[in-house]
Amino acid sequence: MARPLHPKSKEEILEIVIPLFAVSGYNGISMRNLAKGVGMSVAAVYHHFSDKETLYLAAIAHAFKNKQELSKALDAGTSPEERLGNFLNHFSQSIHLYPDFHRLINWELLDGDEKRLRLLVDQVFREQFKAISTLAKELAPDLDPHLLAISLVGLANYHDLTKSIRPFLPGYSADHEDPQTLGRHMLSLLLSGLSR
Amino acid sequence: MARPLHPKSKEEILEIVIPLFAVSGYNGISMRNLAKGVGMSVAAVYHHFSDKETLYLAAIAHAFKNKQELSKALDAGTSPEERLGNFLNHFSQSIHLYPDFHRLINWELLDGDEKRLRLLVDQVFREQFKAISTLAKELAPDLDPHLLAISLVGLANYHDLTKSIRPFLPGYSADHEDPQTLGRHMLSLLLSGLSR
DNA sequence: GTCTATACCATGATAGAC
DNA sequence: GTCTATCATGGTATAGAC
Repeated sequence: MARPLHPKSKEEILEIVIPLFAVSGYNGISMRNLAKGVGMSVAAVYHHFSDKETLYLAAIAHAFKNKQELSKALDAGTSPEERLGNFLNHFSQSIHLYPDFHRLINWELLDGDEKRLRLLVDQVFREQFKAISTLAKELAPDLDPHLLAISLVGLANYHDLTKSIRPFLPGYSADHEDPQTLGRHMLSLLLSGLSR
Repeated sequence: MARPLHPKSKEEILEIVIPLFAVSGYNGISMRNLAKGVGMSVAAVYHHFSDKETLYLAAIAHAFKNKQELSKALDAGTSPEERLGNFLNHFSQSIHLYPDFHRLINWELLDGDEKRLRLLVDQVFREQFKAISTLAKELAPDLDPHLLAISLVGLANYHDLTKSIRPFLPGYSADHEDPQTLGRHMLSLLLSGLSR
């Protein structure tokens, strides 16, 4: 046990660096501060990664790996409605459990160049989006499945993105942060709609 | 007419600087590049604004001014359903017409400190959010109005945030960029819901 | 594989002439 | 009110010893 602290593997570096990039974004944190966070000298970090962009790309690629488990929720249930419920719950749970992962995605959506956006699509979005689109087609054959899939993902995501300002807005309550509360809200909104 | 080009008012500087900050974010552009964009020396910019943060705050405050016209859409119609349609259309129109404004908001949501987030809430969110919440209460007395209001705003916003990757996703079509198409999609989704 | 030391450049900011 | 010139700091990145 208790591996030596000093010599760190690339993977260990990445795991430390991911939350730092997630908080500050690529331009928001320097190699000096990243190295300080890792507990190594700047030169030692450069021994593992040739430059800052390479480190960043490795970090997001690592953060994006093995985050495909959402698809399970889409296969699990029986009726489309049940699968929708499962999806909404799992997705808002995922946002709650892996804030760094989802925050990195948001940085990329704002700031990513084409190369990075393609990585994002290839490694995290496309397959899940296909599954969600399929569900969308079953749920509402009359709606555009692409638009509906984006809508479903967007619903959950925007609650997360506005986390920082919602407390200042009227009607805020602490359990708006609870993934289950959010999941129930979205399901009820989507299934019944608003017309009476 | 044709005011002299060289001496620039603070307002003129802000109007040039807003799209630059909107594209790159606070950390993504330097005073040198901002000054170059404005067509002045760095020192001249510093004559008007004491430091970069002051310039940035003035820029977002200026961008956020007079963007309250959305409320009109919320008062205009008669039935709540009609007002919802007006709101969704005007909002996706606004995103389409003022991309800098909405992109600045997204940067702030990710990156803003508390001071800046309060500015955002005070100058752009709170009043509109109140109006949307009121509409939310009328539309669906059984749903949490705060959550529903966020959901409405989030629907339109996430389509914009994913602008950069949607073209790579299956089912994409060029008219997904059209605010009217988006408005119709959201209205139909929200009014009827998904259950059949 | 890690360190200290350092090169080199871009950055935010200022001084002082016009 | 704008400019050129300059400063101090912090940024990315490297050299070379251990």
